[in-house]
Amino acid sequence: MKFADVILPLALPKNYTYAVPPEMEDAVQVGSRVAVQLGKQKKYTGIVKAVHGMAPLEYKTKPLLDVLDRDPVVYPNQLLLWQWLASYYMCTEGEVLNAALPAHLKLSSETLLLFNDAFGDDFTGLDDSEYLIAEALHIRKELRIEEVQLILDKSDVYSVIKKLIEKNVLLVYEELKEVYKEKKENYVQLHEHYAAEEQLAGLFNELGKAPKQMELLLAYLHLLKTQGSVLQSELLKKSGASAAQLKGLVDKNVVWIEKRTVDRVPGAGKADAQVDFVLSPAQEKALAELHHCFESKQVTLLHGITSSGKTQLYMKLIEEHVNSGKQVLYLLPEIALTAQIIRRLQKHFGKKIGIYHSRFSNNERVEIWNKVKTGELQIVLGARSSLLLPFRDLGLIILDEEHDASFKQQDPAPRYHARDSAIYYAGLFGAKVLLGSATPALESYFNAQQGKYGLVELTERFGGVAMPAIEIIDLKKEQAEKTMQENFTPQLRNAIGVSLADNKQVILFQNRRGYAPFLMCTTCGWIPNCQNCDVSLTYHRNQDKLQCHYCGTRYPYVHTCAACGSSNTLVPKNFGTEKIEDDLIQVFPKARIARMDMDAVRNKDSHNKMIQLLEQQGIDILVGTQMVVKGLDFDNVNLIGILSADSLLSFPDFRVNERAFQLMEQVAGRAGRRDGQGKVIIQASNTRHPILHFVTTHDYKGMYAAEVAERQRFGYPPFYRLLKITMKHKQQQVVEQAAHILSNWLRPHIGANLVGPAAPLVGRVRTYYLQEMLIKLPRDTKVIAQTKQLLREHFTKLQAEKQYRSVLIVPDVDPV
DNA sequence: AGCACGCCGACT
DNA sequence: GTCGGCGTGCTC
Repeated sequence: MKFADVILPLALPKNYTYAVPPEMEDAVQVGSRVAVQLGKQKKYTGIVKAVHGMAPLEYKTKPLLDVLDRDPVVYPNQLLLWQWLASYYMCTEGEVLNAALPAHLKLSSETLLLFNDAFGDDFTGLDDSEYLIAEALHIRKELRIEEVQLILDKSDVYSVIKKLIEKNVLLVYEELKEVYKEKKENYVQLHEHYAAEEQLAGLFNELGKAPKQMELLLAYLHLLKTQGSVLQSELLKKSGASAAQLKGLVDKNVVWIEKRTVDRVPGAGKADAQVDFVLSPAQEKALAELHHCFESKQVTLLHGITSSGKTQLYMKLIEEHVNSGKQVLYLLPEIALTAQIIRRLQKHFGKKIGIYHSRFSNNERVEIWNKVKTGELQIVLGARSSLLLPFRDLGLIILDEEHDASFKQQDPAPRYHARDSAIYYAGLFGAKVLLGSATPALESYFNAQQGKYGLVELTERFGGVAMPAIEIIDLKKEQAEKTMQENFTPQLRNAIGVSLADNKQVILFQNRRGYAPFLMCTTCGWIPNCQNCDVSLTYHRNQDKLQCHYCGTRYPYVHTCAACGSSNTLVPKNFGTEKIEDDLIQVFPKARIARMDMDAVRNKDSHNKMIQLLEQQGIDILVGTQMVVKGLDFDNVNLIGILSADSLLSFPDFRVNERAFQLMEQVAGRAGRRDGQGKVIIQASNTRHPILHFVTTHDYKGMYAAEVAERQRFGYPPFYRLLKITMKHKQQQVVEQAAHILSNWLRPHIGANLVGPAAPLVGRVRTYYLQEMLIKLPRDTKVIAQTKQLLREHFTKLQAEKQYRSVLIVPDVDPV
């Protein structure tokens, strides 16, 4: 008898073992998708992690219900990656599976309630709830649990269902169905009979009495000649005929409709790629250095200032690896995956390249998954999650903008960092990893300095464009002299005026969306807060609503102070992008102004449209949040304004300085990329902040040296690894106690490297009170693994105590 | 994550 | 007295 260890898509601490029925022994393989039953009725899709002959002793096994595919859906390397992710990032393999497998490959059963026709229609003897359901079922014949919950307006419906089963009113049925659907298109085909000239001529005669059908036929022949095949929808559109008229032709046996399966995602198969641009001497030199580094190092950091042409180097490397038959993964932060970069790569690699990010449909994801698995897609351009695709023969992973914090997944688990995970994953293939950035993460640059990574620097902008000139404006001084107009200093106003007069474009940056981050009562100082979270509400003037940026709840605007009762004393404080947009309209009434933030570009399409509009110079001034920083090249932008550097430099986080530098340097990089020198104006209250000095001189290394010294002094990364534990509970007292107890258990083992517990800055989110503690881990793999084991044990121990069982414990390894 | 079971308050 | 709320525990 064989047994299969199965990973289920749930947060279960371990894998479950199922018996393999003899008839499935041949089909079941490591990596196979299998259908199994869990508990009394639920069915899930799991992945086989191992097949063996050891019968479990402590429990009775259930059999596999089905092996779902002929070939495994994941490769052994995949399973190794999952295991590593689960262990390193302290989550379960099930959670990793959940994140990795496209939804449409992850079928789980849905409970369907069916009406028992044998019961008849005598509903006396049923109570109100039972009657409601019985009646609905009598009409609809089947209901889902969700619909029952809706009808009864409560979530606990199982008791009602149970009684209805007992009374023989309904039957339950667990449905497990494949959700992935192939895309079919209808093609119109002429019957072979009419292939010969004379038959066709005869047909024309016959159709003389049916002019619409004749038109259709002519349109068909035209499309056939010009395109080779005729799509039904296209034919109807072109001929202006109706489906009924086409059916007439089908009925006369003139044409027939062929349903063809089509690819949503085209793939090219293996063929050589050709990249046909010429590198500058500096780029050539860098490319040679990259090759040299890769001879001895698995990972190389490419530190190239903005506009130095890193993408062209990437393309050369991609070309090399593709031509040697390997696959390449090109990772970018989600919002940098714009049409601009996609077009640029597709121009050179065409259909060899697959795109993968969160906005793809579930069906498309399945197709990309399969094409990566077969190797038909040799290049994948994607966001973080494309690391979890089933590569067959990976040769290179490129991580562009490697410093970007969005490479780290926040919620839900697995809370993995794409950079560090990529390095592990590439190692399994013997593949290379190239990290690219104009402003590398301190950790990465440190690793390069230490010789752990190779380092290649590009210090020259492509085409000899000068770096933008940076000017720091003293906000305090201007405010004192009352020269400000709204949030603009005269220097910024003048510069915008000059750019506009020159027909140049301007980008203004403010890292806060909405109109005002909070409102305040001028009489008593009261600030409206969210009911579910301990944060002030942001005022959004476009909707005239107050919004919580933590849980998303919206509230109507308040006119009366809840503390002192005064009317109309609430005024907006501080400023966000909406306010800047408003002010710009006042100050530059003739300019075309647009705003780009999460509110303005809710969907992918509006984001792309705005970028296009900017490219086509349909926008003079763009106001935006971080979103404007990433992956955009606009030749005509020659002025960047940072409205308040202080808000970037005053976060209570040990990475503030690094972040602020990266952000400002990246924003600055958007200026003047082709002709002439661009200009950056930074408004700041504290003009003497050292980071502003480094930004002004574009001095990454200076910033690095200063920061690294600080990090060493205070025991932060890259000298120590961090592990953050967040605990959550609806009752403040309960979390506080639980956190206290846990920390007391841990302190004897961890000592001074355990910081906290304490409530975070925002102490309550979505009605849950929070407590955090931070563990500093020395850079010693063994100690790190031991500490994680220690934590796991103590988490279990804490959850064994009744009163703390409902406390949620969220470990976050290498938090950002 | 479901879903069953079991233990207490508010209704017929 | 029962219904039905939710806390608790288990699923190979």
